[in-house]
Order: sequence, then C-alpha cells, then structure tokens
Amino acid sequence: MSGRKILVTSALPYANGAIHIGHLVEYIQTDVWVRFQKLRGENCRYFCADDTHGAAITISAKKKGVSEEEFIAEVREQHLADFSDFGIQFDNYGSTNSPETRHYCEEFWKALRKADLVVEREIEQLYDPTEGRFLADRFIKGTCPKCGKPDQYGDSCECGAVYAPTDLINPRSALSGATLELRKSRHLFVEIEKARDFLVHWIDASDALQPEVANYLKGQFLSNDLFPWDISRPAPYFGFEIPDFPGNYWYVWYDAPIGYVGSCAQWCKEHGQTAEDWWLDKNTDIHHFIGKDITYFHTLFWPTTLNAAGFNLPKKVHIHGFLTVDGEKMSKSKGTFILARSYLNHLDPSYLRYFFSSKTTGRVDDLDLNLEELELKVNADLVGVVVNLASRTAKFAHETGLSAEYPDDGGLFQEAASKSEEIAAAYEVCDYGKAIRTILECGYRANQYVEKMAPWTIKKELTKLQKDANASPEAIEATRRRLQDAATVGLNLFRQIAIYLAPILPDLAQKTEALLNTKINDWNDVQTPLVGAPVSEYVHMMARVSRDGINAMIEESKDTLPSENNEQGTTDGQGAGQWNDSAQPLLDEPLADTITIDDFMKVDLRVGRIIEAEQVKEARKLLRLKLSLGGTETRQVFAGIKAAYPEPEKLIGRLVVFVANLQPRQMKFGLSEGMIVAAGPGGPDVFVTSPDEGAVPGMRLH
RNA sequence: GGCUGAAUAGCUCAGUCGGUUAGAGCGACGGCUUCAUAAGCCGUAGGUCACAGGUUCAAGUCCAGUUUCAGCCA
Repeated sequence: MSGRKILVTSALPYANGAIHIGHLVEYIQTDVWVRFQKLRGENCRYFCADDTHGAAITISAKKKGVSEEEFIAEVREQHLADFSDFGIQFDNYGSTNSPETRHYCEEFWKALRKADLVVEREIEQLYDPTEGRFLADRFIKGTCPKCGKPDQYGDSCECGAVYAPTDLINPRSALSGATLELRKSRHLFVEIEKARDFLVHWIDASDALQPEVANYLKGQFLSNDLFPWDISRPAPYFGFEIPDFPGNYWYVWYDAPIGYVGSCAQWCKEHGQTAEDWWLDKNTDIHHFIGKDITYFHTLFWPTTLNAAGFNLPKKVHIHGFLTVDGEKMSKSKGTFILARSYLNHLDPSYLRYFFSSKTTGRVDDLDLNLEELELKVNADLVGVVVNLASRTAKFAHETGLSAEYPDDGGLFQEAASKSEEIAAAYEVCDYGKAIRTILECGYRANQYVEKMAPWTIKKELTKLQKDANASPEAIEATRRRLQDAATVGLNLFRQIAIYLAPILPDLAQKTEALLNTKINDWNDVQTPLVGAPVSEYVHMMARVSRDGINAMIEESKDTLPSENNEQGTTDGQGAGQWNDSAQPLLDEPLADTITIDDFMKVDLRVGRIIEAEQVKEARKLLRLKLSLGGTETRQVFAGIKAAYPEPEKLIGRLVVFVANLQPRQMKFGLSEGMIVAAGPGGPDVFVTSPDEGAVPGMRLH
C-alpha cells in the first residue's frame, strides 16, 4: 500500500459504562479524519480498544455478581455495537486486558527502569478494612472540610472546594460504609521531572500540540517541578502484576495508552506485520485524538514512556473540548445525558455525524449540541441543499442515464473541483466546519444551476413534442438531449459534494454510488465528471429530522441511568424493525412463564370509565379513581399512578382496562376494588392503557 | 485565588499578512417557482466588530487596560 503511513487512535473508552453522545464527539471526529485519509489513498490505520482495568471495574463486576472478565466482555459487545451503528470504523478494536498489551506494558517498563525513571516510596492512603482494599477518591465519601456539607466525594465538594480525601471529615467507604483507616503502603513512581528537558523540547519543537495546549502545559505544569507519577497499586487490583514488584499492579492509566500499541499489534498479527513496523518506523505519523480532560496523560507521561522505549512520538495530539447540550453539562434529569443507543433508537446517526462535524474546528473549544439547531442545520443543509439536488434531478435522467459527454456547465464542475485542496486542507487540520462551509457553497451554486436550467420545463416541452405529430425527430432528439444534459450536470455537481462529504457521511456516499451505479474510490474522483452511467430510480437519501424523534430520545434519556440500565447487557438493535423500538423494556422485565387459557380466564378484565379521579393527599403514589361499569355499577380503585398523572381531573371520562375480580383490599385511605392496567417501569413512567374506540364500559376483555 | 482562552447581525459562525463599502448560513420580512418526501431561487431589513484608550497613512485584526463569560488547576 502506498501513501503516508498514518497510525490513528482515539482514547480508549472505559469498560465501566455505555457510550454516550459525549464520547461520540471524539470517535466521530477521528473516524471522519481516518476516512478522509483513506479516501486520499494514505496508508492509514485506526486503532482503539476498551480500557478494562482498575478498581472501578472490579466494583461494578462485583455488584453484578460476575467476574471482571465476564463484565468487560459484555460491555465490549455493547461498545462495538454502538460504534458500528454510528459508522465508526476501526481497523482493530482491542482490549487492554490482552496478551499484546501486557507484552508492551512489560517492554515499556523495562525501558522506564533502564532510564532510571522509577523510584519506590512509602505513602499513606485511606484503607477500607471490610473490603480489604485501598480506595480511590471517588469511592470515599465524607463531610466537606470547607463548607461542612455531608456525603461529598473524596476529591471535591459540590461547593467547589478541592481537597485530598484525607482532608475529609469522617471519611467513610462509599462501598461498604466502613470507617476508613490511614494505612501505609509502598508504591512505585515515575519521576517525570527527570524527563523535563525532553518534554520542554518536544512541546516546543515538535508542533505536535495545538498552541493553546502547549501554552497550558508550560503554564500549568512545567512552570513548577513535575510531581512523580504514582504508577503502582497494591493487590487486589484488576490489571497486570508488575513483574519486579510482586503483589502490586500497574495503575490503569499506565496501561491505557499502551493499549494503543497492543491493539495495533493485534491487527499486525493478522496482516503479517509487527507493531514495531509502525512504532519504530520513522516514516509513521502517529495521531492521537483525545479529550482535554486527559491532556496531561498524553502530553507528559505518554511521550516520556514512548521516548524511554525509543518508540515514535506522536506527530499530533488532537485535543477536543467537552460536549454540552443546550449550553449546559449533560444532565440526566433534563434528559440530555443521551446514550449512543438512545440516540440510535430515534434518530439517524448521519445527523449527529454532520452536526458534530459542522461544529468541529480543530481547536480545544467545547462543542454545544443544541437539538433545535441540529434540526435546522440538517434540514436546511443536507435535506434542503445537498440531497435535494439529487432528488430534483435524478428522475430526469433515469430513463436515459447520464450523457455520454460532459456538457458545458459554465465552469461549475471545474470550479467545485478546484476547491479540492482547500477542502482537503481543512479536513487535514480537523477544521471540518470550514470544509463543510466550502462544500456547501458548491451546493448553493448547483441549485442555482438547476433552477436556471429548469429540467422540469424541458421535460414538459419534450412531452409536448412527442405528442405532436408534426414535430421533427431532430427537434425531439435535441430536446431530449438538453434534458439529459441538465440532469447530467446536476447529478455530477451532486456527486462531487457527496464525495467531499464522504468522510462525514459515508452513508450518503454509498447511496450516491447506488444511484449512479459507480463506486466512489478516491478523493480525486471529484476531478472527473461521470458520463454514460445508468441512473437508478431515485430513492430518497435522507429524511428530515423528526421533532418527535428528538422528543422521544429526550424522554428515553430521562429514565436511562447509564450505570444501571446498561449493565443489563446488549440492547438488541435488530428486532426493532421499522419502528426502531428499544429492547430495554424486555431486558428490564423478561417475559413470564407460559400459562394456559384457563389461567388467563380467571382474570376478569373489564372496560371501565373513570368518573371520578382525585389526589390522595397523604399518599405518596396513589390516586383515588371511581370507575363506572355502565348502568349504576361502579368500583373504587386506588391506583399507584400519582407521579405519572399529576392532574388527575384530566383522567375523568377516559376508558381504561381494569381487573374487576381482584379481591378487594382495605387500604389506609379506603377500600380498593380492583386494579387498572398500565404499562411502564413506574414513577412518572406509567402509561394507562385504553381500548380502541367502540368499546364501552362493562365489556369484558378476552 | 492563579493560569488560559473567548467576546463580530436575533441565532450559529467566517473574516488570510493591518488595506476599498465587515461576510455566510439559519431565522424575520417581501416576491418568484411548484421538478424536488414543504425542498429551491431572487430580494429586503438587520452591525458603534464588548468598553474606553494607544501604535499606524490605515485597526474587527497589533499593544496594554477594563468588563463579562467560559475552561483548567495533576
């Protein structure tokens, strides 16, 4: 394979939870970049892996009653499904818990030892005697030493104070609740201060970092002595044992970036290469994509480690900001903590790929997802300008195919083709927003062209001529050709745009290939007009963003607690069919055992009309309902649906289904003579069922 | 508190090395069109470029200050 040798990584997602849209900022940014490089013919490979080690994994696995290995295997399946459905295409997706990663952990370790960067020291930490382990900050809770607020985490308080866990008043284990002891243990440290000269030089001279990042490192870290990096953890710890320090394990952040090399090695094995072919070859450009929260791991520790081992240093570390939704941090209560899967259940991944890309600048700025803006942007740019171009021209060339020779288009094709390097340069530096702006300009001009040529008018002329017995065959043929030419230009201008957007919208590129029956193989395909190709019947390429879809996604996100619901295993995206319904309800509440028809007939389900409905003030969950069964027959029912129906009077008049032969039950607030049928997990999410129109009170359900 | 960054049209953002009358898309308003899954085209309005200074023949752009906002602090 020819082309630049480029090795690309995204940060490894932690195997402790599901992928959410915040993660996707990075994976989409990286995937677009990689697809761009590949389309340009570069020898580019994209490696990633699950980050699987550390105390948090052990704790989550334990909670679920499975081994760590089983736990991370399950999360891996989820991660892979989410990535794949968003069109993120890795060359290899590995795991830090792999023999390859272990091998390189040991290699790098030898190098760090040899460079004399490792020292041993005794430190004091909080220890949970009932769990038998030292605890990380996030597993310690206590009273804030500054404001006195109880139940705060070990590193910071809601009041904004930052402190060490040992500063907490009355620190307790968040796992067991036990009172913690201060215990001593011996740890290994990497003294990166010793690598200062190397780091300063690398940061200044390599051009690997965005200027603001280099600035930040110099101001924030390098202006003082660099703290030694605590790199070992005493057993028990899920990870790799340090060969020359038995009973101790490498800290998860030591092996996480080494997972890049491990994943690469895995791919190399299958392709007759070795990781060294990439990491030691000076012609390889290494590009890391990360979020700003992990800047110092990748710009201080990681280069130091690579340098000690003589591995290639990153050519670029592309650092992006955080995702906000409507200008704020993602929030579960507002429904803006959106899991990748929740998004996929309701919206087309292309929308998000496009929207994020349009906001990607190559700088560290945070990126805001405003769903209203997403809707406007996608509808206006993609549906209105880009896809519409194909939609309004394809049918005029369906019968004839594209013209055999590319017609005179007033220089439009050439003009768009000449933008190729400008657009490529923007992609190269991750300024996708600029690339998109430039591409769209081509779209505006193309629509003007179509407007001017008005193929629909030519079509009418043609039809008229064909019906006219006096029309000359030459006149008919000339008109037919004018129509074909106009459509040929329109479709070629569209195809250029589809190629330019292919890294961002691979799905659209594929549909374009199908429409014009011609593969898009290379970036330079924009330079050559497509002629003579058959044109398939137009199939709509992208639907407008559905407001209902957005709302449904927000609603779904309100109930989705990623740490809990998603431990249930992979949600099935298959059986959803055209409605794309989530598999979550079934996972939450599996189907019950089979019963006979006789069992069912014991339950007397009836249609009832709610004739009274009121709050039971003293009750937390109950509404008092009076149901009419027709005539004078009524039943009083207490239903646990208060949270879902805060305005009970709105229920009055509704038909519902209820269990009419349930043994009456004396409750604190009165006698309950039945039970209405409702779906949902509970709380605000209870949905009372109604019969179709025509049913009347008293009817039995069979 | 320290450090860093940002501030341009109602919204989202371009604006190159300081150089003519500061641009685009969306939104608003008016018109045209009705091929296109309500898409498209033409036009209008909308700006003291955060504030007050300095450098300069010339400042949205460079410099120091002020205000506001955001982020980071292993």
